[in-house]
Amino acid sequence: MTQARRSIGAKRNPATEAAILDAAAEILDEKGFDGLTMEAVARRARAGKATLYRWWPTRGALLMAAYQRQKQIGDYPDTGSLEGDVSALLQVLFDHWSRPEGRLFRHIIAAAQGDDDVRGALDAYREDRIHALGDIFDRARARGELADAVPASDMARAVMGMAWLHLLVGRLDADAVSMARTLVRGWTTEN
Amino acid sequence: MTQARRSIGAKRNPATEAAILDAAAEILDEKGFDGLTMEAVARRARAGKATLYRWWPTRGALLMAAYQRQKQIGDYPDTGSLEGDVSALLQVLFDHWSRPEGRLFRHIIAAAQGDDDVRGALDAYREDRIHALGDIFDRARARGELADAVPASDMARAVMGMAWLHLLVGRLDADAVSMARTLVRGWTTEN
Amino acid sequence: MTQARRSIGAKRNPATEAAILDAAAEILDEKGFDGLTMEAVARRARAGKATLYRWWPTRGALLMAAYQRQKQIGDYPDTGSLEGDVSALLQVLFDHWSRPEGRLFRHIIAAAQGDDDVRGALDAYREDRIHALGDIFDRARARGELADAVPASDMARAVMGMAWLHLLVGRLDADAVSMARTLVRGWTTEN
Amino acid sequence: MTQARRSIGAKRNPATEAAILDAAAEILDEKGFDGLTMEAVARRARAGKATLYRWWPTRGALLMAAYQRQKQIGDYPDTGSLEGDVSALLQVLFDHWSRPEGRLFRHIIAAAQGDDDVRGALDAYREDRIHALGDIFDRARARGELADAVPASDMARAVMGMAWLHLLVGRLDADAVSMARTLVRGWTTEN
DNA sequence: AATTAATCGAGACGGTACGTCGTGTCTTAAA
DNA sequence: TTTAAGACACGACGTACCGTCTCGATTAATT
Repeated sequence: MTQARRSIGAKRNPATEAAILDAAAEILDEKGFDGLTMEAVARRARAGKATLYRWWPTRGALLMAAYQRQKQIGDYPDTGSLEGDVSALLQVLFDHWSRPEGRLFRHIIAAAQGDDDVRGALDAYREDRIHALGDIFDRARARGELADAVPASDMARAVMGMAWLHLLVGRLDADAVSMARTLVRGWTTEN
Repeated sequence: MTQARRSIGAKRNPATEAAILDAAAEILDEKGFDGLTMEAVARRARAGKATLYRWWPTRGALLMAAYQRQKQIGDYPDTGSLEGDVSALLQVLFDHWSRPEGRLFRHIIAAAQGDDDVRGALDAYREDRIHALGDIFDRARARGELADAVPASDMARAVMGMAWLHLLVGRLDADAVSMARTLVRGWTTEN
Repeated sequence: MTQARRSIGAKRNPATEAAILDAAAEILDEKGFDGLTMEAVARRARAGKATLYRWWPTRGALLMAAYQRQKQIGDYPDTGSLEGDVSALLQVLFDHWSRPEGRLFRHIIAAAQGDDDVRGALDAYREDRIHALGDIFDRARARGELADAVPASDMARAVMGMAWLHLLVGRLDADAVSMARTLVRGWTTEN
Repeated sequence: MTQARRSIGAKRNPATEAAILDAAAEILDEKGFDGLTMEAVARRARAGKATLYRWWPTRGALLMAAYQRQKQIGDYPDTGSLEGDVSALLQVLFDHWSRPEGRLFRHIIAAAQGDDDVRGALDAYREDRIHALGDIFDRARARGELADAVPASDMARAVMGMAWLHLLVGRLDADAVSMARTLVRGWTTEN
């Protein structure tokens, strides 16, 4: 890593991009978000600061790029019931956020509070996740499990709020099964 | 404000403390959390930097002190039903977080992700709020409204997660009534 | 100016050279010597940086090229006496150095102190000027005005030193007539 | 040199000033004026850049400070005749400018062409030197050597111009005796 | 009353990071 | 082969804060 790398001229150099994102990921892993300075990333990647700023104008943009590059949340499994699906979803998230790649997601939420770039990226990402959640509710509705009167957007936000809260307060070891039951109780036709 | 203020000797000077916290609050209001530097606070309060560091060793500590000093969330009203109480609570929070004094709470959550001092202070604060939430559920139980099987801590976290999510994604204008109904549906004996 | 200009193939493009030297002259006029960066010249001339470096490897070389292109000091007039000639010469120089084209000559002297390319070019240019001065002394000698014992090179350097000093200290408004009289007094047979 | 140095608080630290000027002098000696970057001086002196900028806002100011600290031109000797005095003065200057401490004076003249701080400092310094020159002419007048009609300021500038020219074109090995004779010829009552 | 000790405003200091700019080299794709 | 364009590593720029320190003053509590 970080071997001699020459410019390839008038085109963006993919090797440089890779070296920078690698360096960013390493630093995030070692020192956390506060250690992720443009200076440090440039130093470790043997890249010029101008190159960083050319492609990632803010620290937040770099953070998002590093996150997007390595994240892969497993798909949410179909367990056959809404309660089971929500429970599994929460557990998948908690597991992901406990791993090194996922650990920095809470820093993304934090950075979004002060950086519009990150906020935008996070909004887009959240929209995507809400769609994935929508699938779960669609499946429940197809099964005839779901009470008609409950707005899907409210349900989605209840689940997501529960998940984020536990991430942000550092309680990823909480009981997802119990949480799921409490949330879902009122949403199904039979309870 | 910030007139000449000398030491009052071997005791902590309350006028200095007030001037510093005032300055911090003003800066937070004007420039936001990113503008809250020790340097700027000292400058505006006409205080020595050493004085700041003596009493508030980190930016987070200062942030919390400034927040605690001015926050007062109105008590959560008793509306006579759980759904009404939860709805009112969410609305009170959304209103508070929309005002200048409350607006910086999301920055506290963000700062807590990287600053253990803030995290500790936020944990304590959250514990306090959970107690206030407990009152709502106690009232519901006293009314005979509440289904026995639902753990109070899960309910509290569902409500709080919903609230925080909307704060952090900037959706404080969302419909608290609808949210409350969706959450509470499964927790009452009749629905 | 600076319209689209593509390569004309395997030959040096004179339009490019002109555009570059024009751009350099404009920048010198607007921002002075410190503003004359290779970057800025390339930008304004819509030329590639490599093209600049190919033909003018240093900033000094570019400076000299721009200067040589536009300078034209009026010839030194023949007034009929050595004192008059020297006086006229000084005045011609002071006038030239006061105009935009001449104003940057002092920057050339400055640049020569740290750039061997400029030093060489300046040496050559100075040699040329000394020859022009020689003409004045030749005319004086032909008139029988000149005392034999005075070395022409010393006289030339006295005059040139006087001129440069006033350029470098920003006193181009000084009295050339008085200066000339003081210098020439000892060089003529009658005084 | 450049050992650990602590702040001495609210007062300027003389050890820091010394370390910085030492570093500047060393760098000037090793790399010349172009190597004298604020960055490099701070690095070598183990000083913060802010400290440099606090006391010497420009590179030119630092250059002047380093020069003033080490310069000492021997006084101009009294040889008993104007020609001898001028000749000796030129030789003293040429010798001084040939030594390491003096070698950078030409860079000061160069820097003055683009930096108003240096220009101001150089003007003051020149004023001082012109006074020293005035002494030579006063002595000559006291001896009755001097022709009345010649303005002292013109003579001073003729001598100084001659000296500067030789400095700037790198001819410090030229014959000061011959120069002096050519200059002085017309200024004395007998020639 | 004299001394001690804590506190204060001020700001110098060595550092680190910021975001920008210019350097000189290089590659591409067009002419 | 030359050109415009511009990516690239590098390093200096000048600024802002960091957290620590010293200074000199001020005053309360202790002797």
